Amino acid sequence: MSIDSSLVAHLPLFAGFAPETCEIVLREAHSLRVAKGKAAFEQGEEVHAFFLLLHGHIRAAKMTPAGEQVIVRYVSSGEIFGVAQAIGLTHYPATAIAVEDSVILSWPVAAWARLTAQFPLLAANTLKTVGGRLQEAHHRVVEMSTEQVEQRIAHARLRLADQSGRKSDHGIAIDFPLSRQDIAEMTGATIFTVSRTLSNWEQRGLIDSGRQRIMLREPDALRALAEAIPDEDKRAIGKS
Amino acid sequence: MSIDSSLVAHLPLFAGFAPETCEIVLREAHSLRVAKGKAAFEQGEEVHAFFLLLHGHIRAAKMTPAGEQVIVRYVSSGEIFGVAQAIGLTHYPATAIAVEDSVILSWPVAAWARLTAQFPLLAANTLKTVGGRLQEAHHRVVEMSTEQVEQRIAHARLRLADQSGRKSDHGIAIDFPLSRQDIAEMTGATIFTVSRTLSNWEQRGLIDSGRQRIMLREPDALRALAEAIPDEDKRAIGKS
DNA sequence: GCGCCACATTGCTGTAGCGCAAACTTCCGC
DNA sequence: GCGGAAGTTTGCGCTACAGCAATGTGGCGC
Repeated sequence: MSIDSSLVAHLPLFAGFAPETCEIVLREAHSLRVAKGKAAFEQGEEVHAFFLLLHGHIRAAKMTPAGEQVIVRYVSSGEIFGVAQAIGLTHYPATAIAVEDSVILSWPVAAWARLTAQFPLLAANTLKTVGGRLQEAHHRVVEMSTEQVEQRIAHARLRLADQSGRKSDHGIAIDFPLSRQDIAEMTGATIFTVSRTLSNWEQRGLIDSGRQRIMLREPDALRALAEAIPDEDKRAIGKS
Repeated sequence: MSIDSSLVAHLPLFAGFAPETCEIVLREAHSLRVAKGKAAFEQGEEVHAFFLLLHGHIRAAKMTPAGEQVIVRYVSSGEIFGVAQAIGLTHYPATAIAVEDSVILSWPVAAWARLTAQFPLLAANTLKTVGGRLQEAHHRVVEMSTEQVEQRIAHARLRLADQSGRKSDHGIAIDFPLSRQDIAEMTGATIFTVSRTLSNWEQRGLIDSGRQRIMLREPDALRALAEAIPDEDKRAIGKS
């Protein structure tokens, strides 16, 4: 049940930690497997633990009152998640589902207060992580406010490439299955529009897609599409 | 130049602090006035300080490459802002403009590391605040993904009522000027749609609006509108 | 290897909300 | 009290995208 600190000491959560202190923190955790499709915790459930993803991928999604899902983010290995109580919540604000078989470390809630008192760095590092996610979220708000669906899909796919991309000679794949529906829930579009957009990209040779799979063939072209300012030409003409 | 700790000791930032320790933290700050329309800091500027808003209201907005503004949030008195460096940034991610004459406390960047080392509670409290904002931002992403413009405007206005509402016998006002343009930038709509929506509400007696001013006459009715699930009737029919 | 199910595609229709232009209103400085 | 600037309203045309239905397709269990 003991975890080798060398596996996790380099993670942001333990930045600045000596191996021995890292060890102490790890002693309080226990690891568990979460099978693909299973939840680590559910939205609304009382907070009982916080987590570190050792291996696999987790999708954090919020359910609206109307019953629609919105994917808040994908968690990659090495990241903490479910830190609800560190930010003062008593119930999880979202559901965390493993999108592939995953291995996680789990600390009981009680450990948080004790560990952060003992190791203030833990709180500081968590603050950095949460702050980074706040940036992400704000960026996404900006995207949703100002960009069209095609650009948002491009951004979403590129972000996944950066975060969980696996390069091959055919392009950049994502190492977990990702459906059209998933992209729709990430971008605030419908599955239909997503499908049409991807079909179009495929025709133009930007991607090579299939069931729950999008191979990125021309990352630069997609990036150009994502950053393009609509009516840029018109502006240029206006200026000249 | 010294600030009375009794004024700020009750704020979330100082939760759990003894008056004397609060005092120590305050000694490092200096207060300054920011006139209406002036910026406390600008997006992209190098981080030089972090802030606490003592009095007034601040608008944090991001500018897109295309030149559109998106209002990230309004900061009310008692809140910290510009904590970029606590979350590991070297440049401010947004611009902070005073929407009315404001008074702020400012700590030089160097103070952060020293103070949090000395008072770990400071980091813990900041983590709570940043975490709360992460929740807000995620909620907003959900809204933008699933709700129509009218609902988003309703939510935005209600949030401002909760945050900075001033009750009178005629309804709930906001104690700083708020234009149609501002609401558009908060909700990802155009000024035209906002104007039309407000006109409609006014006709229905929900609000009483004017130039940079929206008096909320029927908060409950607006709340109902904000929470309404579209096609709820259809669903009900389907179920019966 | 067959059949089923989940996932994906595509055509068609409808509409919320954008974009622009023109007119109107409120406020403020002089 | 006048003039102008900033903010707001409103009409009209247009389009991006949603919503729905029908059809296609890849993969897995048996």
